[in-house]
Amino acid sequence: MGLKDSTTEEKILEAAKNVFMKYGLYGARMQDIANIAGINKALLHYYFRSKEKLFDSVFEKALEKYFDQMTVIGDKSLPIKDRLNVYVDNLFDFFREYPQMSMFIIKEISINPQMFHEKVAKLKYQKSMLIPTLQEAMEKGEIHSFDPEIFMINLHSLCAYPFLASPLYKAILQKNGYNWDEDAQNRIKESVKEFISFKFQ
Amino acid sequence: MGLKDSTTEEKILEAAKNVFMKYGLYGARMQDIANIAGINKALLHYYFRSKEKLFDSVFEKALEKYFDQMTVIGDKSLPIKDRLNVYVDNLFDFFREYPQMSMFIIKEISINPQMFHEKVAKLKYQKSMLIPTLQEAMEKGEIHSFDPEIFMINLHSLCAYPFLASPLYKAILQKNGYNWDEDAQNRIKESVKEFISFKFQ
DNA sequence: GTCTATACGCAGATAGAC
DNA sequence: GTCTATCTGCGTATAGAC
Repeated sequence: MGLKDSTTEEKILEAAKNVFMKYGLYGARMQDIANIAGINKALLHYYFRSKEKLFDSVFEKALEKYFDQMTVIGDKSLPIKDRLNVYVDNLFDFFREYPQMSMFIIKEISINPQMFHEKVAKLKYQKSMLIPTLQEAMEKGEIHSFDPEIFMINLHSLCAYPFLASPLYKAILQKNGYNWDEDAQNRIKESVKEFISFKFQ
Repeated sequence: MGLKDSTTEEKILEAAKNVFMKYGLYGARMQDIANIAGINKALLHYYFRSKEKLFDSVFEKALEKYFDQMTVIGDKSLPIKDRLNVYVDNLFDFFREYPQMSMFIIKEISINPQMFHEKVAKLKYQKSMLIPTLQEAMEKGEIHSFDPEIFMINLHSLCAYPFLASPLYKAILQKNGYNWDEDAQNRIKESVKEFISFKFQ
């Protein structure tokens, strides 16, 4: 991971990301983060003051990336189907780095919706125009008509869940002679694109 | 929920299920569980000895239900496509009661695979024959050929994720004039069955 | 900036009365 | 079986030397 050439702050953020992704906010231990970062526990507080603030830093950085890769949806120079395929590519790249991100967002909203909306508001946040974009294309008769909310839910399910469940699939796939590697992820990605084609046919 | 007519043990298990489902093992507080069950904290320990053991009781009960609803896959009196549709019905019923169950299984496997396999071994566990069943049907030419592992992952994604993300969808759907109610869940279920039809066409 | 040693509080667990 | 009061330990957070 090239941790050796990073600054202490970067090392901490990288270690914290991995520990939080594996154990969640409450399950994560500051001691583990310090060990993995190769520094002392007290230094975590020197840099980030508290566990919550450290989590927030990881979370906000991820949230920013998450919204960044979403902007392609609004790019009107491409046909809607192409935009969706690029969006899926982006989502897969994102989840490779932050496999548990959806759960963090979900928990955050579930436990403290106010806080979450404040964090989102801080970003140069461009609202995902997926649903209105689909509706518009349907009205123009460019695509076959279907329920855009359900489609959005299906699409997110297909992209997010395999990464959430990766510890499980690592085990299952290995028993069947496969690995949870980039190749497996790409085969899943192709199946998602196949699903998009099916809905757009 | 009819908590009033239940025994103390049932009240505890019901409360514990909800709190664990919302906050996870580490995020859950024994005090919260006691409050919701309408009893004292000490009584939790009287009945279940420790937090971990209480969690295990909830978890094992759920695991049993989870495997129960899976047996239909092996029921050779039905065509494979019908079996899958019943399986999806069962899965949706299960996730309505235990929306976060997949994450518990996943975390358990991720953190302590040994323990998980022991728990499964205790059940009158019938291995999901989904993949071999599909392979057999393909070899016989009953269904069109596709990758059964990827299909299984897609199917689980489509069923499990909407419940994991339900706090999120509650918020999103409400903004668009819908609710996260049984009707919404049924529309998602229909879309999953549509996906099955698509793969089996 | 980084460390060791230590304080502090919270949540799980226990003792013991009723 | 159920309660109140109390203990204990762990994990976050701080003080202070270097």
